[in-house]
Amino acid sequence: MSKKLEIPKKYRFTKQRKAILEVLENANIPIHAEDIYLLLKEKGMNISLSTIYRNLDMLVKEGVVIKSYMMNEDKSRFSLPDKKNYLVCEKCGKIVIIDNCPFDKFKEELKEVHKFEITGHCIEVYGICPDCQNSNGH
Amino acid sequence: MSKKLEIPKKYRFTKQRKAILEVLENANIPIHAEDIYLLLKEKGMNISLSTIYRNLDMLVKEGVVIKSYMMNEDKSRFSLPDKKNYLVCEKCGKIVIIDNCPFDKFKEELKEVHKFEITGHCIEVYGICPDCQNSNGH
DNA sequence: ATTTCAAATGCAAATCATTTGCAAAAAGAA
DNA sequence: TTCTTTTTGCAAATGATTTGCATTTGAAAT
Repeated sequence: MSKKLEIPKKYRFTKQRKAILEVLENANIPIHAEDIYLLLKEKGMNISLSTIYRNLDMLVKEGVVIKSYMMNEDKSRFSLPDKKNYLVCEKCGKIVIIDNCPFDKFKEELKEVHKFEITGHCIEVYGICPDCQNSNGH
Repeated sequence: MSKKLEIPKKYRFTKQRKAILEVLENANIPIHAEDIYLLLKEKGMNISLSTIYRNLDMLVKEGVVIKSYMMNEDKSRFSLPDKKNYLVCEKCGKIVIIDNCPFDKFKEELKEVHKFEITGHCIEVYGICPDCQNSNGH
């Protein structure tokens, strides 16, 4: 039903790759390349930003990882596919993952109307989170 | 029901601003800042890229224009809100606008579940367009 | 219509995320 | 272990976007 969350067999299994995937598995929201870098550095790992970017590119190309952008942000975020749909609070920036995305009916309709063979999607929803709704006016 | 597609009253009405909005009105898909620049230059207008970026930023902040990113692209796109949901062909890059976005029921559900006050959304769907489905294997 | 002044522009230089070249290191097959 | 190829780290390059600043331009007030 869903893609394997593994390094595709045609690539070598390096400790950097493994570490990057682990970080993504533990993240509960889409994160920046640099977040991964800092986290791994903190853990004492020797890894370079370019390695992270190169691996993320590869993983995105292979469909293992999803790349997304947030409004008003100039850098990309990466996540495993189950975290690709999210709500963003416009005030505090909080991100909440939308799971059980009820997008599939919509997908059928799109297929009908546009004759596209749908392969993937990304939904980003903006709003004000409960906390920010209360703390009015700051 | 929807936002006005105008330069907000608190800003001055300059010919550059007007021209940028016109380009966006005529575009039928989300376009790059540089597309706007080239189009206006072609028309003989004297305008600079930074003016375009500055105005787009302002228009995005004011909700008049939508900024979006496409997978596998390193630059942002801009469109009027009615063109913010689209289908992208993974083979040829063709973009098809999804209008009458049936997202509203979904929105209600999100409101219920996450208590967010929803203010906007952006949907990007990937697939293979009819043409590319036929022309197999290139 | 002219004056006035803050807002907007153009240009060039600066930023900063991301990419790339290349020599050295490491995976995995033989 | 040896060999071949991929992957890495580092430093430099790239390219979209931003910014500083002197100049121009709206539009409000005269």
